[in-house]
Amino acid sequence: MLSPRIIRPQPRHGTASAGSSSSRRHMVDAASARGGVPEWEVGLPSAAELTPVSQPLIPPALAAAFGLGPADAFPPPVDARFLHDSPTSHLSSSRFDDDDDDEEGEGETEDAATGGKKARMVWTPSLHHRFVEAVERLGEKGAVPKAIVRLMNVDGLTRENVASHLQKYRLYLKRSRAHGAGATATATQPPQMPPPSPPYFPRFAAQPPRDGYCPFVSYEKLRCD
DNA sequence: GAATCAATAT
DNA sequence: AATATTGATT
Repeated sequence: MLSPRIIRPQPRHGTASAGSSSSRRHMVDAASARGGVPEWEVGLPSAAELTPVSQPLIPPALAAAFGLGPADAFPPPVDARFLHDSPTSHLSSSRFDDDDDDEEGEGETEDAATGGKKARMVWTPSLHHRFVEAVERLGEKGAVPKAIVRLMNVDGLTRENVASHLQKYRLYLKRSRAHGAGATATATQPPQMPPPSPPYFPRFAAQPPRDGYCPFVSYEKLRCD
């Protein structure tokens, strides 16, 4: 229960806990400086804010219950906390940094004390990348939240987190497909010209990775260079 | 009861 | 817009 934000086992560096609470604007620099970059993360685009997911906690017990083990799993186990990306420029003040609004007043456990607020999940490109790989790996049928969470194997990631993201992701896929990638579906095109070419989405069958291999990054904004 | 999905709320 | 929460369904 204790151990607010960072409980990561034994990172190679000690990316430190980047004071997700009190540190307001220098946390970016700190994290950036450390550069604790997981292998599968190298070569990421230079966009996105560095906003580690500061989930209150997901006890190892729970994780274990879910089967989060060394058994299967993607690359290295990940701590969502520092799934950062390159700060586009400099601090962009994430959210959980300070005077957000704290109206509790009693149930506050250690998290609050340390500054652990409700912390919304932030799908950094890295995380999203993992997500996509998991989804593609599982296939259209198997890509359900529970399985995805399992495969992704990131520390504080919950099934709900994934479910929500997955919903969005599916909408995106559908929309992309509807725009002329589907091949045989140019029928139901209402009015309107569909100029916004969808950023190209790999369908559930894994596309031949091109050079830089950048499946894509975010729904609308971020993208790889 | 748990998990998924769609709808809805923040 | 992005993520969370809820509700109906399986």
